[in-house]
Amino acid sequence: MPEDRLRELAGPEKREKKKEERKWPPLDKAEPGKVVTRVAPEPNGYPTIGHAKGLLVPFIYARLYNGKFLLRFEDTNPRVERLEYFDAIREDFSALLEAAERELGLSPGRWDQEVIESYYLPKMYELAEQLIRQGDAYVCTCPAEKVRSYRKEGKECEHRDQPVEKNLELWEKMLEGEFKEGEAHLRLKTDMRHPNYTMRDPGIFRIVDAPHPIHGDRYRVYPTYDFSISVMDSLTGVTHAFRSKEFEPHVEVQRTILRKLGLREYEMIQFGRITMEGIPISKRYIRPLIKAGILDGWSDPRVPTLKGLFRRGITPEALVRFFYELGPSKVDATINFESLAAMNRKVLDPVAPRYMFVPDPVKAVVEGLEVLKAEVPVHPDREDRRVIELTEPSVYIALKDAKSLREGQEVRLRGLATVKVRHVGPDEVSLRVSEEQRISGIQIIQWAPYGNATPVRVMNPTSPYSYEMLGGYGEPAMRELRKGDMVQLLRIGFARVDSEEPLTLILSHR
RNA sequence: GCUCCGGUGGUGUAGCCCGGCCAAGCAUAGGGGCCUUUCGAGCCCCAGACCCGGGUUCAAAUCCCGGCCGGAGCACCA
Repeated sequence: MPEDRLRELAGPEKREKKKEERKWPPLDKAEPGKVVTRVAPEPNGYPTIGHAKGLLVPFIYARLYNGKFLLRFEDTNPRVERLEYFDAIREDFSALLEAAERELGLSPGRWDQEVIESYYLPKMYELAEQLIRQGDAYVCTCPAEKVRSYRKEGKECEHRDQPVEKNLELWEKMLEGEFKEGEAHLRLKTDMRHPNYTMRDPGIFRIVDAPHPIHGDRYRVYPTYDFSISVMDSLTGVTHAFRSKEFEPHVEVQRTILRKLGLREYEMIQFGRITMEGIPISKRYIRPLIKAGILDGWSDPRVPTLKGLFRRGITPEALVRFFYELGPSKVDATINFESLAAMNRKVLDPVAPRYMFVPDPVKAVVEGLEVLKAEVPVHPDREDRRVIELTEPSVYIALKDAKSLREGQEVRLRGLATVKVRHVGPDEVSLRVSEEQRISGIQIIQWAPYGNATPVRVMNPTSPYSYEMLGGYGEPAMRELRKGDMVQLLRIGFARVDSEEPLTLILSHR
């Protein structure tokens, strides 16, 4: 981390800052070395591109300020949480943070500490009891609809003025399992006529009758979001808590909880949400598509989960650059895939080896070939070359190219020869090596050696609901490709190897 | 209905808090050119925008008022 940037960010004269830095404005009340931020995902599904912002914004600030960054699992609704999601989050977040270290020099590229909220449950029960004893919380046994309508009308229910002893007794019963789910909850006593709805005696603990992925049925009373987030942030030393802006109305509730408990307060900062152009991003939309078998699980390359994007060949580096340039802005951002693809191209272009892949292959016989061998550069910026052996003087070319050829036209078979078109038949093309080999400005097309080519399939995701599968041949060296390799298929686009047997690539973008 | 955010080139956005350095930045898509025995890539260039109406001011994308349009939130989920 360059020292001068840190100084600029921390400095008070923000107007002197350069445009580049403006996207990451200094944090209020932030002292270098003392900032603690966190990301707090609920392990209720696979992280999506939306989570990337929630991860990167606090991470970038933590590193810019030489502070600490925490990963906290908000596992307080066991009904929807699963162990596999904890792991998916760890995996995908790691990939992103490691990339942030490589791309932006924000080091170390990992979280400094992991916190699992459910381990704090006993502590949270203590705090709940404290609130009850102070007369700031009461157990309400009204049915949900009644609570809703009273809240709307600004009416107080009969439980609100129960004596402390009664509340303590009911609270014990909640903990001991004498109430069923939905029969009782603990509410904060604030003001039932408060203009901010979320402030009208919000529920802070409720019963969830489902096994917890870590603790099984050890607990059945869980805190709600407002209680857990404020208490946890305070307890774990967070100085600047980021969340997406739909939580703005909750700031007041959370501050109230902290004040009543006498816990340390901290900065709460909201940022805009991420959506993706034309692609359903929310789990609500994706889940049915998976169930219906339209999508191949949460890592389907058409799904904007991090796993899906990675599988499609969108690199963590590109995502990091993208979000770094997007900044911590409060406005909702719509990502268009083209921009992300452009970012990815910048990452891949300098490193991805080039290969020739021929979709819809057509045989082309080449007359006059003297050497049954071609040499092609692995990458235009590199010296190393790859030799392609031909078993006979014939190659495959793409049907689309074959159709565009006219008799007498000259084209270049990349790395092999410049040829003149003699005849284009329905299933065979006849070519002849030209007299003049160096002709500038002619079309260069890719090919694969007939009889020695590698069968390759390329999946091209076209929408969240569909894809096209291109079948064809690649040059022999493609046999050596391994799952996860990124390549550029000449004149087609960048692609990632998805499986080796059969060799299948997923097209990332052109 | 209530509350809170927004409306900037074709698209996605920066700038707005703290008015002048903004005849508005970036990216993407578009047009043109260059390179070429890699490429549908890259490089260079071009064109293109402050929702509307009032007000304040020497000066408004930026502040104020009104309108129109769009989004989000209003759980015993997070």
